[in-house]
Amino acid sequence: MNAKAILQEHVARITPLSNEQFDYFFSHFTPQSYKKGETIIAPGKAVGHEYFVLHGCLKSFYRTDQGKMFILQFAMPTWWASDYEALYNGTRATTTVDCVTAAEVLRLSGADREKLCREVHAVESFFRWRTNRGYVAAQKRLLSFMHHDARQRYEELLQLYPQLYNVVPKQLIAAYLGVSRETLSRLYQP
Amino acid sequence: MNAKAILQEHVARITPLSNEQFDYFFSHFTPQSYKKGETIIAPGKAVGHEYFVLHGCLKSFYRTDQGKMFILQFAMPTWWASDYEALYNGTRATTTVDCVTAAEVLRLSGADREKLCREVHAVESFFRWRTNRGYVAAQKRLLSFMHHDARQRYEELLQLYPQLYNVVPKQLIAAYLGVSRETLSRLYQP
DNA sequence: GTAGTTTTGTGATGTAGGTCACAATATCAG
DNA sequence: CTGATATTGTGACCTACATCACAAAACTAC
Repeated sequence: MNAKAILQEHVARITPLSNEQFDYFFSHFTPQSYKKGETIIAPGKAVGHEYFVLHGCLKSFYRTDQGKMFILQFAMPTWWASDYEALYNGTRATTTVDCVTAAEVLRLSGADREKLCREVHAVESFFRWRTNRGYVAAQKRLLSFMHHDARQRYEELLQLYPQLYNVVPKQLIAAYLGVSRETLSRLYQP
Repeated sequence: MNAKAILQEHVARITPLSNEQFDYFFSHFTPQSYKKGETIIAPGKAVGHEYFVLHGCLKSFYRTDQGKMFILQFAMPTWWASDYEALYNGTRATTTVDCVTAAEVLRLSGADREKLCREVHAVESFFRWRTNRGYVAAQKRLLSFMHHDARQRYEELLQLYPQLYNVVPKQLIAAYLGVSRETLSRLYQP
């Protein structure tokens, strides 16, 4: 399935767009390819775009001064990623987005997203829905952090991203769970 | 300042609505008063509305089987609260929303919100913006949970809700921070 | 006011998970 | 295939925070 069809199916699941509307919508996206390990958004830099994943896997994360990494999200195909705080507020990135595996994405600029939202009501509706899902997911994860221990969060992660287990280094799983890699290593066989 | 003026100022800060548009928007809200401790949304029940706080303070929280409480949000004046997962998906509430203090709110039904979003493009734009802020805030709190200890989170909370300290029992502060009340008590004077 | 309930402080003790160190594997480039 | 690099497993020890228990305040309702 090609890029256009993947995006179209993703959008149509939420908001019906006419073919003309979708063509117009799609014309604002730019395809990009990245190699494994490439950085798409770097902390301290301006953030102009968000990214819709077609193939591969991205991660967005925060790195502390001591070099510790905390993963906010893995972005699998049909997921979106960016530093949304920076993108919306026009501030510099505080997080990094890079490639866990080689990836193909569609890039949309923040300015074009706002323009599309203004011009096409259904597009704004789509983005409202999408952000909403993200909000609810973030709250659930927050709750999980508050009342589940590392092992429970690990099991939730496998539910949420079943494909992930074989694809990404365990270090990254640990960074998503918010535990040390040593602790994660001890979780799966006592 | 009356209810209408408070809401109007809040909305105008994000999205300019004409007076006619705002009157129409406002006509879908119902004022409600609650006493301290009253429950607005209860787990297991259907959720039909969201709530805009005019005066007082609400909290939304999750309670575990063991009776532990974890606070997702304190809702101060001009904040919104509901069980958004339930409201959007039409499922039963998994969280509780109740009153930390006596409160006055404006109530909007989920159905009316969707109707307004369909009818008035600027309203949809407002709600997209609002959810976005919530999403970014939830991600920041998530990060804070991952790499800050209890004392640091406590200091962040005082930044975010300076008024809160004198208004709500410390137990609730602890439930927001995700620590036991004993630990919180030991934090502020080592 | 006084009695009852709720909220807070403080000590003693237990535990999940962090940190450091080093060995055992994978993975990758040439 | 071979050395170099990155990733994992495992032990020893440490620390932040939970839990339990009980005392001291602080609100509430008569």
